[in-house]
Amino acid sequence: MSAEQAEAVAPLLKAIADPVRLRLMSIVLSHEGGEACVCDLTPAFDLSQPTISHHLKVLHEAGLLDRDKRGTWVYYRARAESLQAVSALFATVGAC
Amino acid sequence: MSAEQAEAVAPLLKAIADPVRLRLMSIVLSHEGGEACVCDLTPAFDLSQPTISHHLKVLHEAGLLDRDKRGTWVYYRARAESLQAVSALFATVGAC
DNA sequence: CTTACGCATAGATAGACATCGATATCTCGA
DNA sequence: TCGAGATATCGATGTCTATCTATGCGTAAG
Repeated sequence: MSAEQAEAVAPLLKAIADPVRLRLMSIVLSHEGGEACVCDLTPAFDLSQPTISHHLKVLHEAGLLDRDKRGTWVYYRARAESLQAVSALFATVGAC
Repeated sequence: MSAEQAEAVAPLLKAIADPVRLRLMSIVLSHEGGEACVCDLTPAFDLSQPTISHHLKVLHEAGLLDRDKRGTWVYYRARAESLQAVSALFATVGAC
């Protein structure tokens, strides 16, 4: 793996290398329609709404979640390409 | 994914969510015999030897690398179980 | 025994991060 | 237009992290 590849993938891993963000991704992925609004996510945690919003921003900026504001609510959806980029890493290890 | 699962996997991801540690894992995995000593790893980076030693310690404590001191040299080897635990995450997403 | 080498640890510093409360923004309904 | 609810942003604070230099510790060679 080249240094450039490592620099490119590390931010993706860093974004999900957090229990809260890992569960956020999990909830969004398993949610009906593959998307969830913040109001679906916040109650799942013992954290303040700004904190959840912050974590969602991190995931969004890493390219792992897409945002879609519809009326009052903001919906988040997993971005498949980014997830594949990460999983491709481990595929080469032969673990899959 | 449960909160407990997330808390368990996040440290593994955190350990490899760094360009240097990602490349360290990569070099160890692709090295002859599946293992490499610190003297093989340090020259690949523009970092001091203590810094590399620190990153190796992080990977070791996360359970991703095994240590084996043989004489003057210390050899590191990837621990397959830990890598599988991580890759199993992405397998459920269907990306593999 | 002493020197050189490979690696780890210790201590310091600068930057990044998680979290919170307060507040701003936007949208809908009355 | 006004108020309420949903979400984001801001500013502050405590904690963690990456990196360095200096040093310690074990092992091999002379």
